[in-house]
Amino acid sequence: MHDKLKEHIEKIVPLSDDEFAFICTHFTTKKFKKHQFLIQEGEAVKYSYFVVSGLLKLVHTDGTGKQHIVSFAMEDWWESDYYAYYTQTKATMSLECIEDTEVLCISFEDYKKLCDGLQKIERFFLEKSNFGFIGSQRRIISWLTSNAKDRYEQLLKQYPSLIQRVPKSLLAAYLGVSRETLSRLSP
Amino acid sequence: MHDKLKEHIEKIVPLSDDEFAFICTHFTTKKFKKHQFLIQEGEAVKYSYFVVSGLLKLVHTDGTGKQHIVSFAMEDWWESDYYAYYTQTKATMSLECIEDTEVLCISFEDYKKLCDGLQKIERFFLEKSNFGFIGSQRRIISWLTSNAKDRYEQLLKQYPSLIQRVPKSLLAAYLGVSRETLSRLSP
DNA sequence: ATTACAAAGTGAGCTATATCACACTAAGGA
DNA sequence: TCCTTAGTGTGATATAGCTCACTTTGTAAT
Repeated sequence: MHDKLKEHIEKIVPLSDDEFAFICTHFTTKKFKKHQFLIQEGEAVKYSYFVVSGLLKLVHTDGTGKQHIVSFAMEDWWESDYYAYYTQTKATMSLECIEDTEVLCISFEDYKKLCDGLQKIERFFLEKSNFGFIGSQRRIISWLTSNAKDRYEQLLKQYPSLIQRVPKSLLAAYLGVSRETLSRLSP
Repeated sequence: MHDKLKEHIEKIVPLSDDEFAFICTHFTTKKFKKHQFLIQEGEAVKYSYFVVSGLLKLVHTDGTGKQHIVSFAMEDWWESDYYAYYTQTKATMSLECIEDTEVLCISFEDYKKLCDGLQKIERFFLEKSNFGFIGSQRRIISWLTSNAKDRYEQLLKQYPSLIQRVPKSLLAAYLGVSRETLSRLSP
């Protein structure tokens, strides 16, 4: 199970066996069933999660109770309510399983210890964060420049597997469109 | 001029005089007039910029020639076309002065050398990147949950100084609303 | 088989926002 | 001083997308 993590990190920084063993001591393994919550709005955010298998949705619920999908997280993705995680405050988003999911968990304490203990991993996290930021910026540009149909097509092109795995109503909640409108876009 | 940078970094990591001197060797100073370009779409992105004074806009131009503001950058902000910078490819956005602006410039080469030579600064960049990511995610949530008027009010609340400094047509291009619609929202 | 529920499609009417056209004001340059 | 231009406001009309209500389909459980 940790093998996936090793492979994932080594795409960015090479690791000796000792280094990887050290990294592993900071993570714990958990399994969740579809519909279970890893993070609930209003509660403390203990962990950042590395998805080994399965699929998650990061959800923000607005004043009227409507759910908006801030992000999906599939295999090899890192996910959490990062504001709450880094500042150790209460979650403003929930993280919920769309499929049965296996994750590796790292607490904020362990994250800091890990960065202090192994510079390479800090480099790794920096690179992840940089490209995470770029990804979000891309999504903003997609919003600024495109209508619902084009954004839908961009999403399908970027993550073709997603449409097999999640109902369209969730894609709509990610795209910021009503499910009815999305349903009318397809042709 | 570098003092601003020192103050800025020390909000996150403390620095000895030697360390700061080392950091400074990686930056160069530049001044630009209103309307000048720091980055032009289609050209190479040499630098990441730290804004000492002034105001910039990061702009993406769509297929129809319409300009969309991906981000503003004011004092103490870092800005660049980061995808092009990190991957050393051509810019897909331009960076242009809204006011006369002084910046500190760091090339990608120097950025890497600096991170290799001083672990502290890598920690600093990691923290900046993390919160940059969180900021973008916030903007996405704002899009998903709010209409034009609410997004405008959120923007004014978050950056009250902005409305004094930039024409409303630019705020509209940032919010993803037509300037006419923005003009009708105010009361 | 039968029921129950989640997902998807569709029609009708409504609303927020876009677009186009024009008018007004303020500021800077000739 | 006059002229030009950037910024802003506003009316009229068009449209993308929303909402509500209903139907259809697929799928899992009894």
